[in-house]
Amino acid sequence: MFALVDCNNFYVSCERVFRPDLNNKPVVVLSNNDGCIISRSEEAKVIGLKMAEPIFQRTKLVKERGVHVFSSNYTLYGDLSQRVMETLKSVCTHVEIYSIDEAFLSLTGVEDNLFDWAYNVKKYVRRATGIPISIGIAPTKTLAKIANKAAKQGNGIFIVRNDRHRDCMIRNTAIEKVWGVGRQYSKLLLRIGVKTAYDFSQLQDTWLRSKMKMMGLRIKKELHGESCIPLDMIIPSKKAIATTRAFGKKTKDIKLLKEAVSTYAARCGEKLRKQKSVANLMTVFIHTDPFNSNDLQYNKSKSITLPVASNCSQELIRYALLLLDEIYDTAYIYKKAGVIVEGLETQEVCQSNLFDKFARIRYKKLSIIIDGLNKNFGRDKVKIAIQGTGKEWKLRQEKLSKRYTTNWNEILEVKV
DNA sequence: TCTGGGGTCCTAGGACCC
DNA sequence: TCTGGGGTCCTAGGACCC
Repeated sequence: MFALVDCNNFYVSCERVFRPDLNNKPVVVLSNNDGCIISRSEEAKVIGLKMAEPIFQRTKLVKERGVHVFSSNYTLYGDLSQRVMETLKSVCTHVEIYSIDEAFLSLTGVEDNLFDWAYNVKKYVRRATGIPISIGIAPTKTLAKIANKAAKQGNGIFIVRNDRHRDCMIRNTAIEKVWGVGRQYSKLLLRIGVKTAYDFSQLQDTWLRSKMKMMGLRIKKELHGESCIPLDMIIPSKKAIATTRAFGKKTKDIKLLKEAVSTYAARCGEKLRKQKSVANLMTVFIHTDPFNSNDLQYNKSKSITLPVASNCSQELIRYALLLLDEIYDTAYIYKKAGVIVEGLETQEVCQSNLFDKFARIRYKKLSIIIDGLNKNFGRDKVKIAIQGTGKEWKLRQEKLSKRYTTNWNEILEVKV
């Protein structure tokens, strides 16, 4: 049996750990730049705030109902996520961390008392981390996902014990709620009258193979209770790394674009070094504000294969600026830029180049020192000059909570 | 005024190899 | 007059996930 553990309204729950006064009140967390709603408390759902809704469209409701609004604080969420996962690992040896707020557990060995087990885990995670979770248990991952949704509608635990349970559950599951069936496939399936997970499980293999390929067949099997997606406990290193942001303020200024793009390139370098990878390919893109129909629209990207795979910030910045120069056009006002590195390989096996003039060894040492300083004294304490000191393009984060668990200066204060 | 960010996997088709 | 067969690798695009 698999269990899917999912943190309830995770980002909101993280904020509430340190603001218990917000329990039972409507709370939302916004995306970067304070743009859209990406996490909602139950109270916020009830008053009609929708997922992914731009907050500025709901300012009236937010004010009237006293909704508490937070900018996203990924430092805090990442740390609390780690605590939840560690807690789960302490009660189960087979844990696959699936996302920041979800984990699959393999339950071989706890078959007899599933409900008691789940009840205790739920209670324990809450006590150890402050985060409420829901647990769905079923013979396959796809069914455990659905069971988890069912759990959220009830008391937080749902177990698929037999075929009758499973049948009943998938008959009551809308097709678009099935893991692996997204918007495009839902549209197609609804068109041919497939409304529920059960309808899907009755489709012909030949049809599934032609329209949804292997994915479709796998989902069908999993819905029938035949496990096709094993638990994967190894965290694979990333195959691509991206740093992309919408700017707090739109800009035409090449100087500001250079600051932003070089900062994103440096960030990619940090991420690469952290997982001990080097990148072979780099892409830079810039684009205008797609929501403003008055602006002339422009959307351009360019890639380069690096002469030698690298994770050195200075070198990545150099190529990023080269690419930026090629795609920058003075005629437009830019809203967003990004740097993506791909073709990653481990830094140990990196192929060198006979004609490489870059002082790779020296820069490697320098990177280690810079990373160390920034870790101890705060991000970007030491950076490359071109990254600039301005704030013009930086994120808007007006409702940011403190980094209670990772920064001594922001630790929770208790007045007695 | 204001609309996120970061990933994965699969497949088809073209380039290329012997 | 007549011009094969069997592969691999890479990339772009489209689907999906949180």
